[in-house]
Amino acid sequence: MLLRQGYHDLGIAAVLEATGIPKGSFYHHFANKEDFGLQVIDLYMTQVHAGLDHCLVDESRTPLDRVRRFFELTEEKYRGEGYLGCLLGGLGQELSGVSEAFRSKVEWCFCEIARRIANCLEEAVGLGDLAAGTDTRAMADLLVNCWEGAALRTRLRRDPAPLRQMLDFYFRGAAA
Amino acid sequence: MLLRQGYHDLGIAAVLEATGIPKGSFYHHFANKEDFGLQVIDLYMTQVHAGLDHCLVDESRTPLDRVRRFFELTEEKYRGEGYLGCLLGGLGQELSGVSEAFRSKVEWCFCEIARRIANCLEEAVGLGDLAAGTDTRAMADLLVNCWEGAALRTRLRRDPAPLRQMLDFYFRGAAA
DNA sequence: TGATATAGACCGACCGGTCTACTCACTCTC
DNA sequence: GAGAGTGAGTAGACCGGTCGGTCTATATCA
Repeated sequence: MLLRQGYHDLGIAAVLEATGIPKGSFYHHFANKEDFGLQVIDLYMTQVHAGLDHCLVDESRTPLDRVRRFFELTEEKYRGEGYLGCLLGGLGQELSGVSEAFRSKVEWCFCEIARRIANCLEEAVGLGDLAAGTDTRAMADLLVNCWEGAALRTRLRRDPAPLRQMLDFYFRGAAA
Repeated sequence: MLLRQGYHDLGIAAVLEATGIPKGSFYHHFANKEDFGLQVIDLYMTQVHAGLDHCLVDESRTPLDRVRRFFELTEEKYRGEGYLGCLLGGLGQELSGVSEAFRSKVEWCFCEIARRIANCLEEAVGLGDLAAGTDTRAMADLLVNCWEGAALRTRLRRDPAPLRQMLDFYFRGAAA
């Protein structure tokens, strides 16, 4: 619901009705709406980290293929949600101008994802799949950022093509 | 105000107070809040098209340099706003899941921008700066999408570096 | 029995939007 | 050319509905 409607358009009452949970229970477990939103991000990030754990240590693929595989699996996840893009991108875009708590949290999430991808890219440098001296951290940030842009366009079109085109371009350019 | 706060967090009353306009005047000129938001996008797009007009026909630069120049000028505009990213990206992300009017409008805006950039890339193909047979429309969409992703990160960090890194990577990859 | 959690009625604030009264430049008419 | 009439635009009080959040009463455990 947060992904589809965004933060401000989603009322607590709608969440309660959809889940059948009474208001008292909600406010027993969450301090307020902001706390709820931040915990949803935490939950989302455990899924992301599980995906990274699954992909980035897969010795049967090259490091670059592992990274690409992660985003291809993410695209499949988007498909199951009707191509509504990325929750981090959505909440980050909507709230980063108005809530320091969300701004710093989402930025931290992107940093964490990029950090783990950069580690994998470092392996690729070690194997010679990436040029020696490559700034792997910058390359990882670039990938995450461009992915988020493609995810926004995917949300606008309800179509995964922007995601695939972005990955094709990135990995062609990275190899060169 | 729409760029900073987003659509749902921005109340009509705040706009009226900031501009000193009474409510009666507002609702005389705008049918409702949605109409207001859509007209703000129209105004934003006239600025974007003015920027494209200015850059993309500059015969003193190569076609690729013209495209790059447009985005560099856009970055400067972002700086003047405190690096809050792109209004189209912001409203598109927040509203495309909940309002078909905004979804289709923002998607149409991106298509228009990409169409004009693709025309310029076509010139680059003619000059041999881009490989013959390049899908210029796909390349233009890719550029717009990745730019939006970089703009989101810029908004999160209040820092233009993601924009520049994205442009560097794109034009290095496009030339290859 | 005390801590934890459930349950939902209730609250004040604020939201987008409507309504009526009014101003004022301009036009039509006798 | 004076005066009534007209319609665009101004002004803000007001409205029903919804929002996030609180409160008290109750159920369910260890």
